[in-house]
Amino acid sequence: MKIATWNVNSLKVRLPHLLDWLAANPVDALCLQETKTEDKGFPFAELSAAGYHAVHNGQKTYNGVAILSRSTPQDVRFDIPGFADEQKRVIAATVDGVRIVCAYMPNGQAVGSDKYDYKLRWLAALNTSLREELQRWPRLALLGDYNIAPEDRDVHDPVAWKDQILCSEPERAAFREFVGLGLADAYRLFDQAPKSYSWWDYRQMGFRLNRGLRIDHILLSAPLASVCRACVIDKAPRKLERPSDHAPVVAELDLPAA
DNA sequence: ATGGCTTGAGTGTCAAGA
Repeated sequence: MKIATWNVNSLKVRLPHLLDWLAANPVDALCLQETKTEDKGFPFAELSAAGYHAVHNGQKTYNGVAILSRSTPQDVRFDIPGFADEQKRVIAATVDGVRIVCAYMPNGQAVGSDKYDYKLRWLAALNTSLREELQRWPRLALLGDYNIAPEDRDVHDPVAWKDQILCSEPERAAFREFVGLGLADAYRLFDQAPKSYSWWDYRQMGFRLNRGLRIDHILLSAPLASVCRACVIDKAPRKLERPSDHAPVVAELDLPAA
C-alpha cells in the first residue's frame, strides 16, 4: 500500500499535473491540501475516471483538503472535533483499514502574530484530537503540509531561518508532540540525501538553487512504521511548467492494498 | 526592501502563502 501527500496550491490550476502524477504514481491514498475550491469546483468526475474516490473539505480561495483513494473511504470526518474553526484544514477517512488524517496546518505568518497564536492553538487541538483517533484506529497516518521544518537539517539556511516562522522552537515542540503520541516521521526512518526539501519559494529561483524547507510530512503510528518500506519526496512535478511550490511525499507500507 | 512569485477574487490591486 502506498500513501502520499501533496499541497497542490489550487486544484483547478494543478489538475493536469495531478492526473499525470496519479497515472505515473498509482498510490492507494493521496492527501491534498490547498484545493482552494468548494465542492462545486472539485473535479470529482475527472478523478473518478482516473480510478479514484474523493472526499473533500472544501473552501473558496484559501485552504481546502481532500483524500483521494482507490478503495471506498470509510468513517469520513471533517475538521478537528471540539475546535471551532472556520478554516477547512482537516479531513480524515479510513482506507483499506488504515486511518488517513489529512491536514493543512496553519502557516502562522510571523512569530508573535495573531496567526502564529492561532497556529499553536490549532496544533494543540489537533494533537488532542489525535489521541482519541489513535485509540479507535491504532493504524493511523497523519499526512499533510505541516508548515513546520522539524530540524535544522530540514532547512536550506538554518541561520537565516533561526526562530523564524516554520522553524521556531514552539512550532518544533508541537511537531515533537505529534511524535510523542507514538508517531514516527516516515522520511527519517530511512537514509536520505542531505538537503532534501519538500517546498521551495517561487521567488528568487528557489527550486533551482535548492533553497527549500522540508515541511510536508507523513507521520506513522507504530504498527504502520514497523511495516514502512520506503519514504520519498518526488521532485519531478516541481520541475514542470506552472508547478505547485510543494512536492509530493510518498510512503510505501508493506500492507495489502484492496 | 513587510520586497521577490503565484493564486484567487474580480477588473483595482490586494490578501495570503512560507
